[in-house]
Amino acid sequence: MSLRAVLLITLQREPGTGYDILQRFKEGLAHVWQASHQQLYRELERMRSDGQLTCETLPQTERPDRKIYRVTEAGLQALDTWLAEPLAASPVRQPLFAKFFAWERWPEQARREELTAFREQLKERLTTYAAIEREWFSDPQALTPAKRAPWHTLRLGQRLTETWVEWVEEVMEEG
Amino acid sequence: MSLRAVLLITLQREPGTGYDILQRFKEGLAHVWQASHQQLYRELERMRSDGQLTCETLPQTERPDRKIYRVTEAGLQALDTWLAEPLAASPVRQPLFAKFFAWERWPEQARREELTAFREQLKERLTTYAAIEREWFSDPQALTPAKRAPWHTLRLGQRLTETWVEWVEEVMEEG
DNA sequence: CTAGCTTATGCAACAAGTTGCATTTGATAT
DNA sequence: ATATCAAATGCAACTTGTTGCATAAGCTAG
Repeated sequence: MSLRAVLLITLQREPGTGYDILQRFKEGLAHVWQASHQQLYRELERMRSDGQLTCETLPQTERPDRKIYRVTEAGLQALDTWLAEPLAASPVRQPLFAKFFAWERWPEQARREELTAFREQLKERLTTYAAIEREWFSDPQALTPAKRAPWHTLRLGQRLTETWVEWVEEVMEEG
Repeated sequence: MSLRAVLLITLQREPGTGYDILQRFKEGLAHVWQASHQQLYRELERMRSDGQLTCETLPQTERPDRKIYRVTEAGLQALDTWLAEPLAASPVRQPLFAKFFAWERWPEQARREELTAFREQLKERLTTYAAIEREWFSDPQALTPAKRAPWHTLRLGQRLTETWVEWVEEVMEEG
């Protein structure tokens, strides 16, 4: 249901096509949720057939038609229901943990390479976060209530990533 | 593939039945990986038909038969291959982030309840971690190489959870 | 001029994970 | 006496996410 919820929120703010949403995902939503275009198109169609969205087709002569989705009353209600009910704890499933679990069969060189690459990914993520922070939250004093929540999630993302980096570096130092 | 890898590692250490593995999951493996019994039984059978495991049926008169799985050479090789190839970055998909993203439609009371419950879950997890630490890693000086890796994962789990707790408490203070 | 990117949508097959139900026997609790 | 739990396995249907492919037009770079 979480993907649906994310779609309901984005479309409730501003109606749009699957492609539009993909762009929003790429721009900044990506640190909140990630999904492929196939997932989006399929889910949007299902939501329409469930009555949570309406769809208006804008014919374009030179390009494929644009299908603009809008949230219905039923959609809003579904969103509010989801917001009201508590989330289930998400299961632990971290592939890197699995490799650590197999430590004694994990060749040292492969381990070094894996950790180095992983560290690079984390650093890149921190760079992305920093860019988002500069663009959207340059002045923390002047945060509107609407911006406070995304700011919180950004800060959490940053701190978790920093924790990961520290840990990876410690493990690498130890060999 | 990660579930397979986890199963290959556990069974390579000691052959056993699906039920056995479930127990190991409950005992301590759970902070590395979680899976339901249906997943296990199905995956074990597939791995057997793929030649990664052999299966010996121990008839029991008073209980359902026990099917003991053992890792084959092909299984070990699959494990080593998996260990050697780099992991793909895992996608961001945190349902709580989605709720934050919908901040303006998230009623304050529901938010408070959610965060309080979430905080409780985190604290419980810390308690579990502490228990594991006492039982398995009471003397960090005397860590054998074999125990060093699970100790690392445990420490990471602790630190990430602590980061989460700090963040949740900050958000709650703010209202 | 051709190769590849962007816009915009989609199908089909598969892999992974969840939910609900079913079986059989012994032990334990009320 | 009846109910429920634990041991041990499994099927079927479903949801969610991934991978690979297809279409069709315009635009840009070498």
